[in-house]
Amino acid sequence: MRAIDAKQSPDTRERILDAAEALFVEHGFEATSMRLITGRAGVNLAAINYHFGSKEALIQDVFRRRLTWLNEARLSALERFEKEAGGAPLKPHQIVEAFFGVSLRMAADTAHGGHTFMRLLGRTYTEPSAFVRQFLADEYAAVVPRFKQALFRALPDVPPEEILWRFHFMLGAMSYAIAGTDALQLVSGLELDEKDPEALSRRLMPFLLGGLRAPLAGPAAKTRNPRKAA
Amino acid sequence: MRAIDAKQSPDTRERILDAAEALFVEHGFEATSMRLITGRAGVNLAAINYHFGSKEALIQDVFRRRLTWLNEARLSALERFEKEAGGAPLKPHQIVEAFFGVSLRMAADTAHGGHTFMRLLGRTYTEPSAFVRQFLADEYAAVVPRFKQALFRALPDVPPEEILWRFHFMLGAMSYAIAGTDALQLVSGLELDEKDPEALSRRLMPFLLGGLRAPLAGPAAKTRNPRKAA
DNA sequence: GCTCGTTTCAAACGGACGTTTGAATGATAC
DNA sequence: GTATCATTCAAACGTCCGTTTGAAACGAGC
Repeated sequence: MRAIDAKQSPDTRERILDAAEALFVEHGFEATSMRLITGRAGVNLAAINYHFGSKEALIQDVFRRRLTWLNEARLSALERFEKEAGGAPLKPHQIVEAFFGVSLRMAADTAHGGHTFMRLLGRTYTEPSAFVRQFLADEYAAVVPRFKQALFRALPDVPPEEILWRFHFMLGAMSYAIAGTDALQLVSGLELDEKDPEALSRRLMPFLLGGLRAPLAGPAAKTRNPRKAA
Repeated sequence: MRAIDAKQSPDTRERILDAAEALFVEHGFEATSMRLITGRAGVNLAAINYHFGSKEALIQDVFRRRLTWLNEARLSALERFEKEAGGAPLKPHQIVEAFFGVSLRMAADTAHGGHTFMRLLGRTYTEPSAFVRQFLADEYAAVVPRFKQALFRALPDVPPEEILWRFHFMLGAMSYAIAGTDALQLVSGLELDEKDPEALSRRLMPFLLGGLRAPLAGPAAKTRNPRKAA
């Protein structure tokens, strides 16, 4: 009856994945109904449960389809730099390039859906749904420690905890820059130039490096007068 | 029958707003049912429609309750610096302090719900729902142009477009740092120290300033080999 | 041409959703 | 005590949700 683990019927499966990916970006997971997905994909409502098993499983497959490739690309970029360095610590800009540069290049690919997926991924970092969070944690388990270690070696004078915070901030700036394009208009009236998908990368990479290498704050916090919220 | 515009019944209204705020952060707008909200608030299901009119109106009131105050605090902080400067351009760190410092101080207020609200606000920047986006745009219309202009004056050597991008990146780093605490654990195993709510501010502000003042990229993009996504 | 496993399809399932209703309750003014 | 208002309450409304079902259509192997 069912063929949940099978690889058959490439057409229907791919059509569903494409439609779901686009609709998840547009409306979020909860607000995207299976009837909306199957309607856009031009397939029968029951096709999702037949091919994927459930809506949750579909969501996971939407991520798996591209995230595995993305993380492998990040790792191989890092390893290429490490081979070039021959045992010496990498430069910070190389590590940032390997992780964020690869991501931004995928986000610049509007032809094959990479752009849509990266918007979805950025949105999802703030998604509270438990099973999505767990899934992302598993997918990142292999790649994050490698980048952490590379950063520790590249910035021996910066406390490791500070590096982790800054990695977190960089991830946020990128995710938001990709996922929150509406907010960009809100703030500035700017719009992403579709003709030049590399523009974001050219703007963002210097910002990330500037933040990563910012001087450390002194031991005394420089906040002024803590104030209560209303 | 209805008293949608009235200010009566402070207790029920506030209980609903508090419960909704917390649950929206935890589950998102769509996944938070009115039965869940009223159950947590200890009020009758019909109370939301009676006091607010609809679920959408409740969502807007959850934001309005704190966002108006936040934006006024941002503006007054900016104006205080401008008065001190007496017509001279502000320092970048003052502008960043006025906008992001005020926000982070609200996010550090765990006692009066400011922390919960700032997490919700951060989440919402990537929320695609149309009416929420429009609402946020209206609320920010008065404050954003003021900060834009202050930044243009503070950084006369940086192209205005570049400044807008970097403001966008800073907003992303902060939103994500506040809203995506789960992702922080994912990346690093770090956890926010509840005992020291100022920690985030002390870490984030130098990062934001480092990114804002980062050297401009040369006219020639330094990307290497554009690659297609699978 | 028949068989068998895979895929598609229309229809229905129980349940949860946001909203509405009309009566009960409570408090205030006369 | 009675009238008047705002508020609370249990119950029900119609709709949409994710999922399941059983039959129809399809396609490859013999």
